[in-house]
Amino acid sequence: MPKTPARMAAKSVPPSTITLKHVAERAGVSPITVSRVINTPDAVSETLRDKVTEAIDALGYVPNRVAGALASAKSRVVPIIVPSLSNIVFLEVIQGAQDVLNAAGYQLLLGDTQFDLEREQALANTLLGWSPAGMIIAGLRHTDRTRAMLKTWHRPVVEVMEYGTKPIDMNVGLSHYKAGDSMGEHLVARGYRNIAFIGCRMKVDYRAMQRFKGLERCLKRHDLPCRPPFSHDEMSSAELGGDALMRALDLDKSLDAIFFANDDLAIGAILRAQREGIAVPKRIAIAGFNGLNLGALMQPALTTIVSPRQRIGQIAATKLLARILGQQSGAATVDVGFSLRAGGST
Amino acid sequence: MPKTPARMAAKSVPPSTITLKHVAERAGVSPITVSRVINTPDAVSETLRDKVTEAIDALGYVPNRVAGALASAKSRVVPIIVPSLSNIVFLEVIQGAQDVLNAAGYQLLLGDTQFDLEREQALANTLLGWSPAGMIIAGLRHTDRTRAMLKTWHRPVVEVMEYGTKPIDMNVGLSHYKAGDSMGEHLVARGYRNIAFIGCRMKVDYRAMQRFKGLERCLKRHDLPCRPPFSHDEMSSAELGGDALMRALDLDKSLDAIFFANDDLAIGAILRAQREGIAVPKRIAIAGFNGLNLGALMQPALTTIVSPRQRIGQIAATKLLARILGQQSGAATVDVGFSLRAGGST
DNA sequence: CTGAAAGCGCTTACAG
DNA sequence: CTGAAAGCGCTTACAG
Repeated sequence: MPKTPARMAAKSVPPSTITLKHVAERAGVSPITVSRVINTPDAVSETLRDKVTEAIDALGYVPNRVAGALASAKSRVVPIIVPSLSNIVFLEVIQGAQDVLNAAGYQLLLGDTQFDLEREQALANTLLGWSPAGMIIAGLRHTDRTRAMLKTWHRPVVEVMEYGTKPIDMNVGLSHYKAGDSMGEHLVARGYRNIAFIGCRMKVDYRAMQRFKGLERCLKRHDLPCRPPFSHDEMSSAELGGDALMRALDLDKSLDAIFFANDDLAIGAILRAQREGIAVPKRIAIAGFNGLNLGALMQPALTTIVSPRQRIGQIAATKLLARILGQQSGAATVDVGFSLRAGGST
Repeated sequence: MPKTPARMAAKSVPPSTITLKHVAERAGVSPITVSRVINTPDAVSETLRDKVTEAIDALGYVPNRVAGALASAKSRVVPIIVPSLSNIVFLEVIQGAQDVLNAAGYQLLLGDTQFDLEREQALANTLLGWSPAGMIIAGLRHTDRTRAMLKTWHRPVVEVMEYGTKPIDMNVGLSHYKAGDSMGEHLVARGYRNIAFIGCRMKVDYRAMQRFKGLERCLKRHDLPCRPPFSHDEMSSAELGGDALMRALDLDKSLDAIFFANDDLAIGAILRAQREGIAVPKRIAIAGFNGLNLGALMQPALTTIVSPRQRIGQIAATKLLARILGQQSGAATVDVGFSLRAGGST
């Protein structure tokens, strides 16, 4: 023991940080009992529990989560890794998860990969250093190392957004392929024959590509022409949607419908059509994906596919919690489905 | 020492978790040296550094952040506390902060208060248990205990969103009062005389109330009538904006302009006016606040006040980092200002 | 530039 | 139901 450890607080002044020990001393019990009152109150007699509670309040004790996490090798933290924070879609999932996890005393640790799987791997690796209780991660596509790392981790992991078989552990999402197919069916049923798909950054936004593939299957089934998707390099935005509409109409006069990869683009297209005096859906039908409320207020109302994003976050968090607490968590995979909301735009 | 500690790994099998010690053994150095290579590489000779780096890579060592945080009493985590995650405004601040902090190896810990200051206090208290390196918190209004707690904490704190004097520590934001006044001046200059303010949950969303107060001051200065604000209990949404517009026109036929507390409401109002055939701005002028890009695509384009939300997050994070690293962080308070974007809607 | 010792504030796994 | 001992995996503050 060093002669005068700098860390040793002078006995006469009140300690700068209140620890379990201080609470224990004041309550006249052992530190362990205090720990139990905090973590498993039912395991302590009412008498002691009251004494300890009094001491905690009197001293304003705040448990050191870091020490607890180190000793128990787990923390009440759950990382959520998403491709991007600028996309409303991921935010709603985060929101849903936050509601459930916060209520249960868990904190979300935020990570975004910028749609880069290598970055995702590095991030997951770092975040594991926090001994999280579980993890929520967007998508079913990861590097092999990320998959291996999370598989051998032996803590609950939920992959969210798209639905698929063989997740790392659990999965909550919907089939973007089927969603694309459904929208195709809708457009064909309404009589459109020359249908294009317009998206953004589809090399990395592979879920948008899946929606296109679904559309493609549908068009082939109906022996209709299938054009390759237009994929812009910029990020999705309403403004880009308007520009893309104009360019598409210019390049291919025969188009009678456009399925945009998301509502932002589609809403921008409708607004632009309004300004340019292009009749929707008479000259060109416009459809989106996501089911933003705003779409329903457009003139004409946007036809879109509604996905329950907040529910995805809630279900994911609920299943994660159940597993963390050792309870029944239900099926490993959940297809939350989607619904097509038909409006006047198609 | 217990006879057979359950935690002791059998010597023959590879350890389930790689620690500093394993790396040190493999590299033939002491654990401290490994720690130095990770945290202060310049303090280690190149020879040892290479050996250690090799060992880290070979073993796939991931530093246990929790242990590091406990030993050093600080972690590379920064909580960001906002009123709500459903509001785009806070998300953009989070995004800005995330970009800067992630790049520097810090993780954001997410907290939302649901606009409840008691909840904010409890949350801040809990999050302090993570020994964060600093904290970002929305708003300048907190409970006295929250303020006291953060003041005595002696780590950097940045309050964001609104600008004001006497922050807890640092502050980055804009004057919502001035913004309201500016919009008032704009409306008056364009000839409007009967101006109303419509917001949502203004008891808790006090920044919206500040914008109203700014408008009020302006109207008084011009000897114009000032109506009390309409404040709806529901959350802001485009749909509500449309409904609010109709109700306001119905209740007060003399209105010639409405300043909505945010663009969501204002955009909804413009879309509703379109559907109802109400001429904007001829019958009623409409203005918003936030500067969403979408507003510029409306017909007519929405007059609004642009606030640099992402920049607020970036500046806040940058100043926080500077202080964490013991560098110059510049002025304690930063007024990021705002600009009025006049469109055809007024 | 490098290392041996002690400790951060909790919880685990016993034992009673 | 309660507690004494040990340890979680790092870093701090010395000393050399």
